[in-house]
Amino acid sequence: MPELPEVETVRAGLSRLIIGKNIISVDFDTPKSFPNTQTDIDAFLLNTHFISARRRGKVLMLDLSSGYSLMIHLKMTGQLVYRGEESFGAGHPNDSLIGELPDKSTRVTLKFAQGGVLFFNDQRKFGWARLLPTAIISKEPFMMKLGPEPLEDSFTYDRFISQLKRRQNTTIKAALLDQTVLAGIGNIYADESLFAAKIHPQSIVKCVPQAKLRLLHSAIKEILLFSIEKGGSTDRNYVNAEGKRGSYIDFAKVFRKENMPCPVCQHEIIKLRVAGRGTHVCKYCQKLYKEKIK
DNA sequence: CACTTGACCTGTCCGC
DNA sequence: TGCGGACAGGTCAAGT
Repeated sequence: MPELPEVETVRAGLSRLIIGKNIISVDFDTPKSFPNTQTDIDAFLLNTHFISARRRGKVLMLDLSSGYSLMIHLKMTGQLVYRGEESFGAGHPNDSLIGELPDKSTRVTLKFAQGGVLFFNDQRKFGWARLLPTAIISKEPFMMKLGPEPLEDSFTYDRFISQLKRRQNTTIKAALLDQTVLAGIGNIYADESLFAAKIHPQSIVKCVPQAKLRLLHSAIKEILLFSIEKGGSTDRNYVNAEGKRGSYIDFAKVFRKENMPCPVCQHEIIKLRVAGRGTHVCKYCQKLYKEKIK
């Protein structure tokens, strides 16, 4: 599940690997993964090159010299993997999680004049890549609704509180997963942040004490930064632009740790369903706030 | 409007 | 061993 740290890791990798490369061909299997017309592809993608790789929340924006951009959402199982001289292919000692490409999950293939190939793989076909004018990306309905970037300085504690104002009666986990509250948090970092702040995921937003929300605000920043340092989390499918895993999951305290001892108090970590997601919690460390205090 | 649930997909795992 | 069903969880549409 690519969340902010995973998408940021892919962005950084692509920034090193594909900028300046000329696109000579594009192949795709289903319009669901790449809905543009051949006319647009011919006019704005072929014989252009990438000039920058940006990210907003979980969305990647690969800007082209044509004034258009490839906007990409990896959703749950999407991968963007570059193969070429600069990266290690299958069989290299620094082995990739995935094998020869293309494979049956390959949805889009971009070939470069310089010899490399960029693969967009997506087992479950939830993700998409879309060509659109760079200038209107920020006006896309999806982008307009996104909340603040948690790692920007402008994401202060006060901003966090004001974003939560709209979601007072829901669970704190549902609020963190809401991309209009905050952009980029998914299931892994929601569980890990709530554990760090000692808040039970089923706590109702308006009942959580300010001191705990302060802890949560700083935990989100720290955990996302730490995960980026580790190249993100490879839980199932995620790989970076070179096809390699991220190692944050080795440092996770509760995510996928059900039936194991809490690293703080040794009580068993349990798995619940909150906001429709598998949710990992230590009931002894994480306090449940369901009554409004004071 | 706030909030919850189901649909979209496919691969994997678990129990019979 | 094969097979049905539950599960994985980002986002949107449709429901209350």
